[in-house]
Amino acid sequence: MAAIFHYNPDRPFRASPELYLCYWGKEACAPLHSFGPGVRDVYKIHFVHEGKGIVRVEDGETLTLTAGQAFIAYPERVVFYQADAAQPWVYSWIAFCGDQAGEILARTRATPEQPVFPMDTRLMPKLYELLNEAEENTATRDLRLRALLYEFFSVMVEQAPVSAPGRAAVQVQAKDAYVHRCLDFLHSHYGEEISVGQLAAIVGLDRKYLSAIFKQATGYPPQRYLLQYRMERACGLLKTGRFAIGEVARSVGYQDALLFSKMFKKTIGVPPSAYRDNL
DNA sequence: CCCTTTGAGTCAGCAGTCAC
DNA sequence: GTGACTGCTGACTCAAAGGG
Repeated sequence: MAAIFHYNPDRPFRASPELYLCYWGKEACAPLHSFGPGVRDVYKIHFVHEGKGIVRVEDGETLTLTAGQAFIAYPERVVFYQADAAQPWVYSWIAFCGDQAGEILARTRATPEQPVFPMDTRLMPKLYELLNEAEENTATRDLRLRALLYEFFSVMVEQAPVSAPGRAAVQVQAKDAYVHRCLDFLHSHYGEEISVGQLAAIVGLDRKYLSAIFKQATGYPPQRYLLQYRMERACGLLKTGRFAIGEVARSVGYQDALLFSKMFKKTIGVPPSAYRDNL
């Protein structure tokens, strides 16, 4: 089966505040068929119907998926996935966007670092059929597609909810509080010079201990996370096509555009100018 | 010719790991 | 949480290419 794509023609030009289905599809992949490492500009959930394959988010662990499992590619996160050589997967996908998407996903077990979650084997095939049916009636298409998407998420939250905190989770929560404070700080000060030492001083922890719990929670050491975050922001600025490389560099915390160029290429794989021009 | 960008080399000091 | 060690990051410099 070749890949079957369905695009939602009602997709808004500007970012939608509401949840919005962008496209969906299905494919029986060829052996070793792969995507990436690359980034998407929308959320994309893949559900494995049969066969198997692997998925890796940024420099994280490589995870194997089989039938009945799903994974989500988050926007602006580098993801790589590949069908198995012997038993290539058959999967279907839905891609969506909207400000609500993040809030809804936060109610599920899926996170950018742990993008794999179980899913009822009947849910996705059924959704795929219903989406195709809904597509045919142009008078109700936009409402029906949206309704189906909300319904899908209600089941997903039900089947893969955020784990309820147990006794052991209390200590984890205390650690998480430190990590969340760090993340808040990094997300609001990434345009400034930040050292791990400063970060540790802000939350009142030893630098090395902070590095350890930060990596435990996010999968990355603080320095690496900050670098990744800066480059994601830089990608966003470059996409607008309105800024010089030097302006983008200074905007994300690099006073030296030369150094920024180097780090950008190292992280994203292409120089900033090439990234901008490709868009 | 000027500006922007990239590449390569060097090195001080910072960050991560390990053992405790 | 912390001390010691080590690897690596990032600042700095110079050279060069490409486009206007």
